[in-house]
Amino acid sequence: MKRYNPQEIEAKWQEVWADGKTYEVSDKADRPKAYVCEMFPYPSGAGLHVGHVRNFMIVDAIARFYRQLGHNVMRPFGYDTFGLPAENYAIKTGLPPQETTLTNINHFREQFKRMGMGVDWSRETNTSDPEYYRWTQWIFARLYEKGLAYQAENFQWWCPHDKTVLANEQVEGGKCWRCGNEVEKKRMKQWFFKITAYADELLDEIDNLDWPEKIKTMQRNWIGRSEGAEIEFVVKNTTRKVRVFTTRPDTIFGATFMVLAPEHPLVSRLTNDKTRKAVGKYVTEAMRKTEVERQENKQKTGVFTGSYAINPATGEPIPIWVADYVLATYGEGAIMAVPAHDERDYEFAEKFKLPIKQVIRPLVTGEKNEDAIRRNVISAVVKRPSDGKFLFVKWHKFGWISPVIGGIDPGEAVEEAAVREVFEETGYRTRFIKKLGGEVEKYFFAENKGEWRHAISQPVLLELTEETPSAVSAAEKKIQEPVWLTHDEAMEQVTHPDNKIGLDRFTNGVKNYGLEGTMMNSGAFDGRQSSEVREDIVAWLEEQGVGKSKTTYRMRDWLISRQRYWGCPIPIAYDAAGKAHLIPDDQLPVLLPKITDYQPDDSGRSALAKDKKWLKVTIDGQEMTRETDTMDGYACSSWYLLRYCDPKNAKQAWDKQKVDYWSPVDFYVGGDHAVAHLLYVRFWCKFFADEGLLGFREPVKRLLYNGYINAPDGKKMSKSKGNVIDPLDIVDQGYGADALRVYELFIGPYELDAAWDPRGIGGVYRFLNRVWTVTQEYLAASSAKGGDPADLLKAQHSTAKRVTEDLHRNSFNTAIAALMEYVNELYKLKTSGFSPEWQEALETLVKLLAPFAPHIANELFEQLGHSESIEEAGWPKWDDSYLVASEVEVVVQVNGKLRAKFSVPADTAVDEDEIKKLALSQENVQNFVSGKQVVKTIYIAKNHLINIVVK
RNA sequence: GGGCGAGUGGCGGAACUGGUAUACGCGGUGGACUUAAAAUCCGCUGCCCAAAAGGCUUAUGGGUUCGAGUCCCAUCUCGCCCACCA
Repeated sequence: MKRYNPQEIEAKWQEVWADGKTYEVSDKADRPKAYVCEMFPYPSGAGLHVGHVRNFMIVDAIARFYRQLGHNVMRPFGYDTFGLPAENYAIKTGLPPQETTLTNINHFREQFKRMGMGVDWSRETNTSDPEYYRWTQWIFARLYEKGLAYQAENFQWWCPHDKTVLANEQVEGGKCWRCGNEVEKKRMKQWFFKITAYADELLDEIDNLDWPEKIKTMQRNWIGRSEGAEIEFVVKNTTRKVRVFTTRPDTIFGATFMVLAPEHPLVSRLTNDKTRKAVGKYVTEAMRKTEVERQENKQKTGVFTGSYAINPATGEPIPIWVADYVLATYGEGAIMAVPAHDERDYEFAEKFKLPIKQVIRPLVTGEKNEDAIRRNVISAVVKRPSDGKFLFVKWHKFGWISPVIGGIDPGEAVEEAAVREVFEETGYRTRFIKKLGGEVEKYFFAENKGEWRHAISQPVLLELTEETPSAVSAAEKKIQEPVWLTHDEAMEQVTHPDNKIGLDRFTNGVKNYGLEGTMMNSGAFDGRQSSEVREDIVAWLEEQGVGKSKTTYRMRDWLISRQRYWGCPIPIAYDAAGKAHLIPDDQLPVLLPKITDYQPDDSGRSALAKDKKWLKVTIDGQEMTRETDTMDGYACSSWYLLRYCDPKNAKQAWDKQKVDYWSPVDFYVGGDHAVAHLLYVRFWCKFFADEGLLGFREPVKRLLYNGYINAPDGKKMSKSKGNVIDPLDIVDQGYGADALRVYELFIGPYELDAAWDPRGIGGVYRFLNRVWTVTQEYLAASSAKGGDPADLLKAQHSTAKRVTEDLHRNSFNTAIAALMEYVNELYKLKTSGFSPEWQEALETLVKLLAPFAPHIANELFEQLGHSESIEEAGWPKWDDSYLVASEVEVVVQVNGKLRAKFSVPADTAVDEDEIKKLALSQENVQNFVSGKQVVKTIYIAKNHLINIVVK
């Protein structure tokens, strides 16, 4: 008998697929299409490790599954080749990125082929190929014509190490995403793509995407739409105006000062002789600070400009300050500060002794209204650990606890029984008493002693039922009366030096519970609810011409300029006057010249600036100088999904018909780029649709976001940690690509991270070996006997069903488990020769296995006597009639606990009375039922489960 | 601080709409084959009890239900993302 030899059969089938161009597809097919691909990789010099390849295996399994289902499946591959790592490598070695990139691609392609990936290689795409980036430039031109590519001078993130500006998305925790060095702010003229023009659609359409919630939430947060108002404050004794954005126009009467960001253009004009020096110093220092330094020091700093603005609501002058807690890049770069109702403003006001004016009375303070009491107050019983006794308290969410009585004096320790008694007496119906974990520090006012107390307790929370008898609530109100504090009184208590509660707790209270409430100190608006008055205040300001509704986004425009060599050149040139001109379409591509000195410098221009010859260009007979910035690599990757549909087109970026046939992508698989790339592809797609270049507005129908495979120690695999596992090592150890593929999908759900277990692959290899062996035994025997065909058919059909359903919900690990069970079953049934049932059982096995382990599946399918491919043979169907068992096992529970099982013929299982009789006659059931009264029985025919309830 | 997600054996994990918890694999263990080992094959393997019977068990506490890993409330722990966004 021939042994399972992965090396041999894998080489054979990889050759068959390559020679036969098996996976090349065209858009001319009368089958339903399926477009499946992964986020294309950056081909690094290090090659792939077993962590990277999982998403390729997911894609390949899906692609093969849909091919077998009869779909016209496009499964392309490509390389994201522009970018910093290749250029840094060129600087280090002097080797041109054009060459190293091709070397790396060749390495990747080889690795990829040896995994047995079913790829349409005719669609291979490389973003640094002039035939590709020519169209990236063409897209830039279209964006430029529509005003969606523009230049602006601005403060930008600058990486001093890589000497380039970075997009917001590329700054991670104040550090460069590539080199990890701290970034700085630098004022530069840069190119932007106006993604904010599509902010609303990008946000609203998220709801309709079949994407993981996690990614959708991240995109929503990233776009960060805030509805509010834009309000103008006139600077006192001038005609100058400071514009602010606020989401809380209702608090305008409480705006007691203003704050500008250090970068705000008006700062220098608002200073006077006295303040100029201090403000200048503060601004310089703030600008010099790196983002990390600004984040580390959350202590409020700031300086007074010397100017005042007029609060348009009150007419009062309020001081204008400069502080770096206000961000230049959000809203108007200036705020109206309302210290009474904003934590950050409160902190600032406290530090610089600025006035605090309360304009909203939070519901919880002073409101003697039952609703408010119920919503904002939790009744609690504090249990003292030392003696297990209880203390009744009522907890204000302002961070301290005051006692509520109800028959027991505050501070009095009582037995648990007494606690229950009181609750019964007062009519509170307790739903539960529960222990909370850990100790809690509480401050409470001991009424009988007339002083504030501090306690460490283990609280036991007690929730009240909804209906509290009116007699009780009246009594409760009476008791509570002295405890309720107004906002001012509360603040007094809290800030009193003898009180240990501290400001933190109080401001937390304000933040969480003081934001909405009843208006006060707000003129005509007093007495109304803050949430209801917002629009009216905006309307009132608008009448005076000083405000209007406005929506602001957290997302900024996409900065695409890179002062680097190895990127797609921006197709722009400047005339003698410095005016920008598009390079005409017929002069595209703007080829990236081959140079020798790649080193960037502090000039703010890329190494391209050193190529004097390249710099010169003639447009319409006019001599001009080329733009030396290149585009962010994300620009190149924002449209490759479209190019895959028409990769060889030399006349246009793509043919609309072809793209409309294949797109949108049915399955897009990756484990990275949750916001950046996945937002940019959506943005460009919408733009192309508006230009009439596409017939759809969302490029990715379904997104599968896969988890990482980590090293056995649970850490990320990386070259520097030396814990990288090369997939080809696993293959060459003798396990083969099939075992590797099956293992990576079997290790756990695809969306979760998993740790590589070197022993796990052995189990999977054993499984494939058993698949091989059971088939060989069948083929080798000559006479026709074997297991009971009924058992065989049942196993075959139920496995087909399970695997199909699991694949439809991308549950690869359970699909493989089902196949393992099937093989174990085949082993038990023991074939020893040909029979039509066994032939079909094994063909089904091999077909179901093909998406995961295509080499062994194709080999065995051939050995089973087929010359056509597995794809042509199609996906196994199942017949539910084989799944119906002749006998079923009835499960008997008594009071929900399993007590007995017995078998009955399937047609008996529908007879409830009969089942009940049989259940009660079971010996072990009688042990639990006899002497007790059967209250009722519940029979669930679907699960053939009966539950007997006794008392 | 905010948002999202997750806690099930020694380990990775299974249980689709509430209905026999621990499928499948790893590891462990006993046996067969072998002079021996590897490979392979066949058992056993959540915990407590000598075994049977029984009891306990899906982070913790509670609720709803005939019945809860699954639904609800609270608490704890871990992970990821965002983070002075007005």
